[in-house]
Amino acid sequence: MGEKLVLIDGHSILNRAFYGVPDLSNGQGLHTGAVYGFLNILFKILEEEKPDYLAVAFDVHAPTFRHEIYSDYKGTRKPMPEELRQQVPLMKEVLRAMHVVMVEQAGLEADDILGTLAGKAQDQGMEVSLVSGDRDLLQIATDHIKIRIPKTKGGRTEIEDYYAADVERVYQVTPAQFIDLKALMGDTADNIPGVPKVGEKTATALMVEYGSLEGIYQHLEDIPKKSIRESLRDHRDLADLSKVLATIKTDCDVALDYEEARAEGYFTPEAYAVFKRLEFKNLLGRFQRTETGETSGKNRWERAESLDAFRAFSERAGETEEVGLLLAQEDGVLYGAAVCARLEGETRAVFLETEDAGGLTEAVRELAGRTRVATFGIKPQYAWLPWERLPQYFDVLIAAYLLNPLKSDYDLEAVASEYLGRMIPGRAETFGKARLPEALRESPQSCLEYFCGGAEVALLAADLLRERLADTGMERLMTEVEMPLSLVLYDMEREGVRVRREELKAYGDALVSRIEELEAAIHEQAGEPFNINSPKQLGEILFEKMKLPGGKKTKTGYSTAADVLDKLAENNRIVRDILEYRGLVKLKSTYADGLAAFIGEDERIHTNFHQTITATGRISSTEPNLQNIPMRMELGRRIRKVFVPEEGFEFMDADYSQIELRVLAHMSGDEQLIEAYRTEQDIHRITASQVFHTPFEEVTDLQRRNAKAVNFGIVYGISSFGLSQDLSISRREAAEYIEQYFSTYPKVKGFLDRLVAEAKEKGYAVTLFGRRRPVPELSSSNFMQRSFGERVAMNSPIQGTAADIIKIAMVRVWRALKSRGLKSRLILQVHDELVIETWKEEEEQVRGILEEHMKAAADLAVTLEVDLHVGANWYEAK
DNA sequence: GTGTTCACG
DNA sequence: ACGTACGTGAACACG
Repeated sequence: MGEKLVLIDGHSILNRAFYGVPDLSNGQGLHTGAVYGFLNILFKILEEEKPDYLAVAFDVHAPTFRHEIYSDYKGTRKPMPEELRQQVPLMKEVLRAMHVVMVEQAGLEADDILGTLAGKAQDQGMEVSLVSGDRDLLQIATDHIKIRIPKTKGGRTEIEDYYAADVERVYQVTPAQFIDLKALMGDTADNIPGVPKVGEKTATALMVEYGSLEGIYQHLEDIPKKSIRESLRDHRDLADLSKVLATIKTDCDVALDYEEARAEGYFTPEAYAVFKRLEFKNLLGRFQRTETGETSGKNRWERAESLDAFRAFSERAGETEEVGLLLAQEDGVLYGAAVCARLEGETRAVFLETEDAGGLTEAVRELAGRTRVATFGIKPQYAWLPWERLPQYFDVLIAAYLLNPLKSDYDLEAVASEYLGRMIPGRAETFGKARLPEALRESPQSCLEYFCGGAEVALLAADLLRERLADTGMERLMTEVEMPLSLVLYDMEREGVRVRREELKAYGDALVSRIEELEAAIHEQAGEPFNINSPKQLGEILFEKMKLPGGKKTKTGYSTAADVLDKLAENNRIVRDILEYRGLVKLKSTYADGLAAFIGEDERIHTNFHQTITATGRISSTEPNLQNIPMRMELGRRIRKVFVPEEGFEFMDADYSQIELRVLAHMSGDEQLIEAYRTEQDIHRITASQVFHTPFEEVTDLQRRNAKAVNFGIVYGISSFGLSQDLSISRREAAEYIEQYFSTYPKVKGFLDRLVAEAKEKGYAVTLFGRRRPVPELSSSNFMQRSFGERVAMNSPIQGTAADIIKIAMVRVWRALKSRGLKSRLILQVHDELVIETWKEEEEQVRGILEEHMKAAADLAVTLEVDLHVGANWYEAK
């Protein structure tokens, strides 16, 4: 076989990389993600192909819209994002430093350069691999020119390879015919107009039938479909022009200096310096390995060949101050563990993969018993960790979340990048969609690097994060609230909640007949069958066919949301039916069927509680979400009857009474509001009485409802628009209510103003316990964005403080249950509510624990009141 | 994947 | 003039 040449379509691959990898940036805020992604693809290709020569082609002007001079057609490609634009010169700098040959020539498209170089190389007997994200290149595939298209699927880079035969197999046309195909169907991104009405399907059929554009026009009259035939006839000029545009040139005046293009010697000192500046720290390892052939970098990560070897390392590690630990676990099964420690002036890590989970658990427990442990995502790892060592644990995931809850879903690589400036292969990159056992089998080396790297990142980031937490006043929040809470949540998930499968099934079945009845009635009234679940179709039926007043609301069409339909319900039976139908379908699909899918063999549902998701500090729940089980409507509420305690137990449900308003009373220091809570009467009625200057006993239902809405509005970050929307009143009236509210509780107004002002000044909102939420919207020049920022600045401290309080209560309640050795267990949290599956004989003790710890979780100017109920199911306990 | 709708606090 | 109440997650339709 001849020599091998790799050609790379520079802009195309950089573009792919930009959209394929997370937006990384170095310490100076320089965006580097696309460059990093490009290099990863490059190295992957080099390792796979081991070519003799390499060159990268660029268009001269970046970004060049291909065929821009014809852009009066339909070319509507989005402009290049600034973050990507900045990386083009950076990319070239990196390649120059690596002594990679770049080919660019004024007046030539990168495609044409690539086509020409590939053709010439083939003529000289070489094998060519052409790497591009652009399928246009497929037209130059031959038996010796392979087109390689990298795809990032699930974070993993996979490369599709096309020789000429592959093009035929996939597209049913030869590479040469591919040009005609493209000319027919056009390509918006490339400003190739194509023939109107001809899309991929039609174009392929035509090409298969007639073989070429020429052939199609020779047999124009044979084409059966009239519209296609006429469009082809009318747009011959477009077709011909498109063909010219779609054709990649292979005869340009450009040549490659093969001596310069030799695929070797990339790891130059200059490149080292650039990589360092860009903080591509894990790529630096390649330099040492490749250039010096020495053991370094990753060789500090080793596979432990036996449990004994792992033990031996752990023993030494256990003598240091802190270790990084990352358990390789999935779905409650332990497959291995990585330990990282500072030894002899460097960080070293070992990874053990084993089937002896018991032995490994013992070794891990031993290690955890001896020193502090930093890890990432500790919650699922508690299954193998000694709980009593909790104070020695530090979860960098939780710390990173506290430091910036907006980037909620942190992963290991994001933490590595942000806090250590280190690029590591991510979870998705390492495992793809594979389950852990498969990944361990199929790419053992990547797994070793992932887990050792993870343990190392945890260890190294922990110090930095601790420091940041101390600087930001969140140390206690971390050690006294969030870390203990992670164990509580683990335990709650493990316990789960019992659900009666048959009853749930019966509930769902009972809905079906009514749903079918309504469906038939709705179709009957509409005069035609349609998909009631499709807002699009429903909107057309209601507002076009039936001409109901409503008008547009959403960006995609008519709004059919409940508040819109409510207004029409009175006069239209179909609307009433639709609303009822919607409600029932929701109950059936989300709750009846949805929950059933999560009932385990133990008859229980084990939800996932997430601690690092919300912007305000609340917990969230998924798979399934047990924090939004119906409550407000009776029919839905009945679902709660299927949530039951185990035999001998009962449910005890404790919820805070208006915790957010009490937090507001405390934080604002408003005497009127505080006094209102001292009387322990209906707060909305008191508010109505004071705001509307009406004796308490004479407050009307309407007044109370309005006052309640205002109270909610205050907590949400009041706006006259929002309130008017909620109460269906004019904005003017809403503004009056607000004004009256503020004159009744003057300090509340001052407090909210202060929250906004402080958030503007500091850039973040803060709770009573020091939890922060950045509010970047406050500095927006956009009115909408800024207003949103102001509401967030008002709401976050209130919602967040309430979240802090219940978290504190959870930790204390859980500890009390455990320390007293009770069988009763905390199983659910719904923002202001805790559910304890209570051993009946422990009822009074549990009641005492809940009342004591929930009320005492925070010392506010008003008391924290708790409503407590006991029942044989969740319905009864609420 | 995005948008709409709706369940909860 | 702008045009939304705060915080979530799941199901479904549709491109």
